Amino acid sequence: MARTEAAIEGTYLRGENGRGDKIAGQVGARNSAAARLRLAVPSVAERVADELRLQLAEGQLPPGARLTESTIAEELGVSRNTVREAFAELTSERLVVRHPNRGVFVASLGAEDIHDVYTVRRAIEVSAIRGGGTPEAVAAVRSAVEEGKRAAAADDEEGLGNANQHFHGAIVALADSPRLQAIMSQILAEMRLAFHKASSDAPFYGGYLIANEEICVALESGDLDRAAKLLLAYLDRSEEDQAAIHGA
Amino acid sequence: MARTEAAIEGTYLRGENGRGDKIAGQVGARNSAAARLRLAVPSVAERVADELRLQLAEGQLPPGARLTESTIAEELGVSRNTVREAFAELTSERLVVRHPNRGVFVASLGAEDIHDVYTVRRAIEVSAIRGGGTPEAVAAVRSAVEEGKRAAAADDEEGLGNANQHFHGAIVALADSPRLQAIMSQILAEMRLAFHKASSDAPFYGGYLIANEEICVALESGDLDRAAKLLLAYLDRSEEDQAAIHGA
DNA sequence: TTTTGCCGATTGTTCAACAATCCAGCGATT
DNA sequence: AATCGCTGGATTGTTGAACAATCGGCAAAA
Repeated sequence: MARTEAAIEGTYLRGENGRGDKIAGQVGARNSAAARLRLAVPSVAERVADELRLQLAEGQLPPGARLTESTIAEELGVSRNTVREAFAELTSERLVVRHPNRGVFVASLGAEDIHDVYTVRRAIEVSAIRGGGTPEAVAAVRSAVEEGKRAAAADDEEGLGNANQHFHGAIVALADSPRLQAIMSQILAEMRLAFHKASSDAPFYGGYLIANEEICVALESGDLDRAAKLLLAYLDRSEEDQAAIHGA
Repeated sequence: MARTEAAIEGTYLRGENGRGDKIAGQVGARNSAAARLRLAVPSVAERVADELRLQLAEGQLPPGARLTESTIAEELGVSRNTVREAFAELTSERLVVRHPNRGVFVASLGAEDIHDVYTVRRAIEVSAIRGGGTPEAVAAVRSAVEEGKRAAAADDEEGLGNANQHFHGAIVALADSPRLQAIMSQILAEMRLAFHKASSDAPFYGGYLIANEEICVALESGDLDRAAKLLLAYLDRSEEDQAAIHGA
């Protein structure tokens, strides 16, 4: 928790200098191009949520950890009410759970949750791949597969993990559905929450690479039924793997 | 908007008597049994969100309408901050959209949104029915079908609509997945938002009844593939119907 | 040992203030 | 007459401070 303040200090939020009034102007002055581009400056509450999300994804704030409003408000240099709004957002994303009158805690997924998450993934991903998608969307899937191959060749473990996420993101993107994509990214966030330690298993993603290639080929050849079946099998296997390392 | 205050006054929130401090105690004293039963009293923010959700579903607050923080805070006798928290919740449910610095507005679905909603439904419902489900869950589907038949016989239009919703809820319940169920109920809330006027079309649900029966039979007989195909066809047709009355 | 009752800490909620932002209207300019 | 720029009023975004309600733990009592 010590890193917190420094981390945002440099990017967005103020540290400890009274009221944080003019930061939008400062950022705009220092980086006017970016300021002009995204003309919608995220609200402070959103930025707090972003920061917390980041710490959650990185495994700072382990599951079960308690998040005290006043502490976080102080560390991030914002008001307690604002932290509260950020908590509301994170709660709706299931990254954090609220125990009434006791506080919010980092969500921790049990075995049923893992199964449930995969149930959602099966529903979404299989449905998306069954739809086929535009040639460009299919190309994006192929691109993610190649990215994975390169990472494997370079022995880049983290890159492999990212490529795998891109792959599944591209699968969902086949459906061209904002809502499905939103759901998927939430689900992935939940998984990161529970598995960020597991991602350090070296030969872990290795087997997936072949499966991804197979799925991609089936998709490209228009054999959607086969692609769907392969993807389903992949997800089942992945669930087993995750359940194994999680239960242990 | 005039009904607002009275509506909650009688149930949950206070009216206009200074600080709303002791209401929890009052309610508890006046109805101690209930207080002991549901030991988790929903927070004020949640109650505000509930009330707004209700008005949204009932078609009070038409799509596009603006929700001013101060106005609602006054009407419901709560603080602006609390209203704000309720807004955050509704925003995460897509029932309401936030235009930064301009306020929140009742969401209004365009043609793409309708299509998107159905894309999600196809993914979830088809996946759920493909899984089969326990005998009890199947029985629940059957029960919803029968409910629909009774409503049709009694010429109960609203009952027919409810039965239809129960039917699809039961379909999703087949998957026994809290997350899928949550997603589905949000999607249904979105649809209510856009279609509450359309539900007064009399012969509207009529055709669906037969489809539901067919799907249910296929499900009961274990022919999941056929059930899934029928359900998919149903959803496609339903989307067309909705798009028609929406576009017109 | 179990229960009771109290204490400190934290949450839930309110209120009041103020800067930032947007919108509508209005006048000035072309 | 149409456009531009300005200004004022209204609303949002955020803060800080206050206080009751509630929870968990701990010590005293049974």
